[in-house]
Amino acid sequence: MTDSDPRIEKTSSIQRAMSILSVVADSELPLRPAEINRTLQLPKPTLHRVCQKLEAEGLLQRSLDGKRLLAGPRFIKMSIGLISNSALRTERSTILRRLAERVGETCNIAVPDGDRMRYIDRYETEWPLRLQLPVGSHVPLHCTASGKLYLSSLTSTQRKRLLKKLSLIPQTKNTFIDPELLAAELKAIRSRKVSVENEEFLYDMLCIAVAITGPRGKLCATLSIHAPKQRMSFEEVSEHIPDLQAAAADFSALIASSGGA
Amino acid sequence: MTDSDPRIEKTSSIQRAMSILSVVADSELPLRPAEINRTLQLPKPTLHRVCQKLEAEGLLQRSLDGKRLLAGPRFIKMSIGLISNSALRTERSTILRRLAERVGETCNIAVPDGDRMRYIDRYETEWPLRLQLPVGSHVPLHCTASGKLYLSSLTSTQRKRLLKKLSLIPQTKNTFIDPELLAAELKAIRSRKVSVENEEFLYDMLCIAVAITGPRGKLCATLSIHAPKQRMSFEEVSEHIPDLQAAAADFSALIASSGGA
DNA sequence: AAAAATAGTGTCAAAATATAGAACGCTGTG
DNA sequence: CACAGCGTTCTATATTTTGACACTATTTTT
Repeated sequence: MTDSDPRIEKTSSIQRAMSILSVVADSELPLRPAEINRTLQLPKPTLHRVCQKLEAEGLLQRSLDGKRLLAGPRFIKMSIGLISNSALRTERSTILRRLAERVGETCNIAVPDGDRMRYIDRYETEWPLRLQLPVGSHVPLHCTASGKLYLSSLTSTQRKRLLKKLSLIPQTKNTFIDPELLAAELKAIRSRKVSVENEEFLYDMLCIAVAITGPRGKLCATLSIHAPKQRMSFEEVSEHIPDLQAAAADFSALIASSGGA
Repeated sequence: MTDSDPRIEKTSSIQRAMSILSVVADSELPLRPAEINRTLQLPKPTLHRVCQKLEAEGLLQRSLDGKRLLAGPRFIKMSIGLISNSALRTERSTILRRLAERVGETCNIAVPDGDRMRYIDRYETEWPLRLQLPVGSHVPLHCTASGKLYLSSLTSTQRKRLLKKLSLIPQTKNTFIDPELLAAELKAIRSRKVSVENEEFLYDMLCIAVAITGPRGKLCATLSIHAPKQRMSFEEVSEHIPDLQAAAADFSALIASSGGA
């Protein structure tokens, strides 16, 4: 949050709008206009005027009590689009490809998107038997390595509330459908920092996932290896955990260097 | 007085800046300014000026050849921050969506805004016949389930003062235009905790609403189901009251735990 | 390689919008 | 119940934004 721009403090409406959006994006909680202004120190009427404009544009929206502001649908849409397509993309693909080649199986990057995970990038192996999940598709949280990893990264309040809303639909015999067992699994994932999926989403499919972290060490994406059970045993997949973690660290560094710090 | 928002897209510099950012975020490849303008159709000097500003702000950056534009560090940073903090933001839409899916009809959240109610969020069903009330639009207090619920939640002094200002314009044959009948209706709503609207605002439209409460149990928003009479009878809608109340309780918990959502 | 088409830059005066001071009313809090 | 902080409204000022026009540079076509 070192926004010490020694540049000319030229007053531009775009600049003001952007600084407000930045503050909102950086906050974990919805903010009152006055709270936003704590760091910006704009004149009160100015602040409110700009916020109203942003709200009218769908970039911000009001919280339920009508008093706080949070990111609006358009802002969220832009962000997801950006993460999927951004300049990080080429470097990301390189890291991803190297990992996939070393491991010999399909590797994926996914981001949380509402109450599901969304695949934003993938490198596929040449094996004839592959996963049929195109980039852009969504998978549930409760029965995938990535989704469980995301759930395990939340605060306990957030997790409880989100879990309450999820329907734990059984996809296979191994799917966690008992909330308590799932909670225990998430706890284990949290302490182990590695998420494992053992035919919980699709039969014959194994998956392990680790976190790609952004500012403050928060999970902002997941990196995972998928493999059919016929080709790789559980132990064989597990041998690649260090590779996976190394690649995830590379991604985290990439994010930090391109603006995520 | 259905604030039908007849205003056309006003030219605002913020809006222009945002549409440029949207185009860049949606593109997989860096774009030339002229390519951005293909969809936006702005005057040339304007386009370049805004792009320069965005570049100076770190929201866009030039590609290596200096000719194309791509997302800048600050834009990326904002997006990553947003994804990392997305947990709360998505809970609200998740709860709303699940309710709407279970009920099978459009569900809305509205907040009191002066002498009207204002829709701040909605999840629409896929039915061809829908309510044409966009998010952000206003509806009167005296002839809508949400509005009556709000009125019923006020102290008698507040209510009297507000009612005096309202003109009880008849929208349909069922609209309460007699102050005494309305007062009785409000009393009934207060004791029942559920507000019902039976073609009082629009013909063929049914609606039920319950309260989302903030600190000290005060109403701070309403949650409602809207349905055309042709699709759902009064009894069928009423069957969903428990679902509605459960979801409203979730929202209230969300407010309590997160400072607003 | 030359010509034609398209893209980008600079200037400028008019228009419109943003600006921020002061004062006011509301709300929630102690 | 009074106080402090927040949000709102009003207004005069001036600053930024705007886009036509003309010109240069670059890319594409022939």
